[in-house]
Amino acid sequence: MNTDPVVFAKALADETRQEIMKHLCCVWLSVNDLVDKLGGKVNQPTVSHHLKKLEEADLVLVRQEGRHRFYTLNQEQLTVCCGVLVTAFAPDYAKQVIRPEDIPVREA
Amino acid sequence: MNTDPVVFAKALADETRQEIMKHLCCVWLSVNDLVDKLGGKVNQPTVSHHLKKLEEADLVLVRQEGRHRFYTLNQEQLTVCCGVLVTAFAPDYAKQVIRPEDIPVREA
DNA sequence: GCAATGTATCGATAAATGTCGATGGATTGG
DNA sequence: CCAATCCATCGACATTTATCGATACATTGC
Repeated sequence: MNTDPVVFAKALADETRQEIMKHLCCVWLSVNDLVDKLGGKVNQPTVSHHLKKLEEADLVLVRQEGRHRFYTLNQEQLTVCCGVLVTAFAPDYAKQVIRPEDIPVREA
Repeated sequence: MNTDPVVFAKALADETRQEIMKHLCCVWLSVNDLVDKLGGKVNQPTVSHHLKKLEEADLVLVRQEGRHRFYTLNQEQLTVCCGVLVTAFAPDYAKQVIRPEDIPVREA
């Protein structure tokens, strides 16, 4: 589980890749499903390229099934990496973000 | 205040820029101070270039003072952007992270 | 087996980006 | 004023990266 902020940020630093992430949020999709969802914006080798980048950053989970290869977004990894970012670069806010049990009950 | 996840991620997607952010965390530094802190890794025009990128992403606060220009990291912006990321890409975890609008304003 | 399908990889290309030296504008100290 | 200082910008260059078509490698259905 790589949580290096540079690796994390580089994985997110592309519009097409973020679109792919959006489509992979909460569902498993095959590569061709993704190509279809992107509606001709890019084609299959490009999608595979982006999926590889996301996989290297542990931002997707992969499941092979026959000749299909299904991907889904790794929400936990993304959350952890954001926590690392805030801890590293926003120490004044970190306590309030990464400690759910410390969130005070809000008055009405 | 730009919180576009692509702009945010691109601003973070460079090792030198993250080093600069580290040095600007909780302290105001002039450009030449930063160049010194980076110990010859890069020189002044490059630092200015990175600061511009960070400024465009609202990740630094700027204060002009005579011929000096001081920068510091905008921790709140970084925290908000991380919140946007988690909300967009980790909805299953977002509830457990404090919402950006609930972040208390810091006392001076 | 064999054709078809799904996907990764390769090589090429173009676009984006990081870096530098040189320069110019603005401000200050003497 | 004038030289020095601080810093942004410019032009050039190198590196990285996104994209594509072609292809290769599995797997499956027939």
